[in-house]
Amino acid sequence: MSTTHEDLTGRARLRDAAIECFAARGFGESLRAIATRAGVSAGLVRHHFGSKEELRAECDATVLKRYRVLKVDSMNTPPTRLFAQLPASRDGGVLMVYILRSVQDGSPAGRTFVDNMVAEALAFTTDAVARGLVVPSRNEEARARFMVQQSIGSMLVNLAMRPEVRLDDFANVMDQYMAQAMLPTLEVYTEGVFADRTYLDEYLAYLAAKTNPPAGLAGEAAMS
Amino acid sequence: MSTTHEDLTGRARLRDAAIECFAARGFGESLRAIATRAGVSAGLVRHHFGSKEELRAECDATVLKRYRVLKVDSMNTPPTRLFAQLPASRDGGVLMVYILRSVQDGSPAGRTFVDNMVAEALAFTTDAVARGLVVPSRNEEARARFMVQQSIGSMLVNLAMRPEVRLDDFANVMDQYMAQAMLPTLEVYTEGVFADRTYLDEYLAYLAAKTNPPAGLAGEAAMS
DNA sequence: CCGCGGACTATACATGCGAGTAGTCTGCTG
DNA sequence: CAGCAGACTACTCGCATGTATAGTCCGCGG
Repeated sequence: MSTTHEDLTGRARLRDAAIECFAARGFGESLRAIATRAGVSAGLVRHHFGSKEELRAECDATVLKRYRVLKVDSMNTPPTRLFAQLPASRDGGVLMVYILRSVQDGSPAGRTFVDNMVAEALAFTTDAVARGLVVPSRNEEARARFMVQQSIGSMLVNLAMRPEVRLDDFANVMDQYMAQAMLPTLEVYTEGVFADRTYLDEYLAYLAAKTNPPAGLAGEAAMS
Repeated sequence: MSTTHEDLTGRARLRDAAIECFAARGFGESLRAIATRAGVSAGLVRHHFGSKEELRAECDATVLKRYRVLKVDSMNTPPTRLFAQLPASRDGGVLMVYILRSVQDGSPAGRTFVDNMVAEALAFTTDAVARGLVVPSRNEEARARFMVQQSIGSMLVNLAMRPEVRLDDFANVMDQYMAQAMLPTLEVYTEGVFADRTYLDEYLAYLAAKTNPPAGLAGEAAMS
């Protein structure tokens, strides 16, 4: 939905063109390229936004807003699958890639996106744990953050590996990713990877020894 | 080891300075900054390497070589822990961050690094599966690739989230990451996330239905 | 002592960028 | 019709970067 029309005001056209350019080619894309894509001149950016930075800020805000809308939509309509509802459509794909680029870029906006997702994931998992659907963790917040970092990160790496993301196939790219990531994800998440608990128990013992140093042992003097 | 000395030939000094600059600030770092860090002038880059591209190619090759050395070292000496041997030292940290930046950058070198790690991971896991240490997968290659993408990716996201990586604390950054990622990693890998097999079995059924279309069902016409 | 060659510097391009300025076109309002 | 305001364009400026050129310094073999 939203913006298939071409009869938008110049400001909105410029913003949407910038979102697609940023998603497709990264935030290094020049104002001239963005303006060309929007069918206007480069100087107009300044007229409407003042600077490239402000343009991007508006793009960030718009993407976050639309992401939230898509999120609640996908939460309401089909509660079938756990992941992958987001990038189903083309619009969702653009949003997802834009978010990935923000994270890749290391910008504050990227942090905002990630923090948002972590909060959502934490709420989701704590609820799912309470309902017995998900195994509890010794540190729910750390697990939620880690899993979000893994999810975003694996998509990011996958995206970065492709020689060039065609401007149009955002949805296609995400679909391909899902096709090759879904099976391993589900395997690891339901069956685990290690056949026994040795590594985990050893690490837990290590942690316990570090926080509760047993009397009679010296030498652990990593000051921090 | 390797390069704490300052009495290296100009070419090597320049290369090592470039590796550190690229790792610390990304590949956009200017030749002048690199030259300044190496204590020489910018024109010398051209004299020794011809272009920035060739400088970077040499950095890529050097990093890959040193990474392999560190890898086999850590494989031989302490077979205690499974992960995290790599970025123990400062040198390892620089290498790791350089590799992360290469992946982030989307360069062919990044692909090389990842493919390398995937091959290593695949060899490792198949062996571990044979020895009963790791749960088998329905597609070992896909799982290995996915797990590498997740590992690299989560580090990448974590790195990108930090406001600025100090030039010196490469090892510190990696240590911090390990401290916060180790517990969730081990939990997920040994205990899984989902409490039951529903999602996995549903997806497997979906896959089976897609590859072996049961007669008498139409409507699945997603051509690709 | 000569002088030759390579490491190295200083400086000058050429390019692409964001930012800034001035001016044109268009539509609405009185 | 007058004229004003805002959307929009064409052009210029300053800056940073990679690249290229000319020249300097120094050690080593004759």
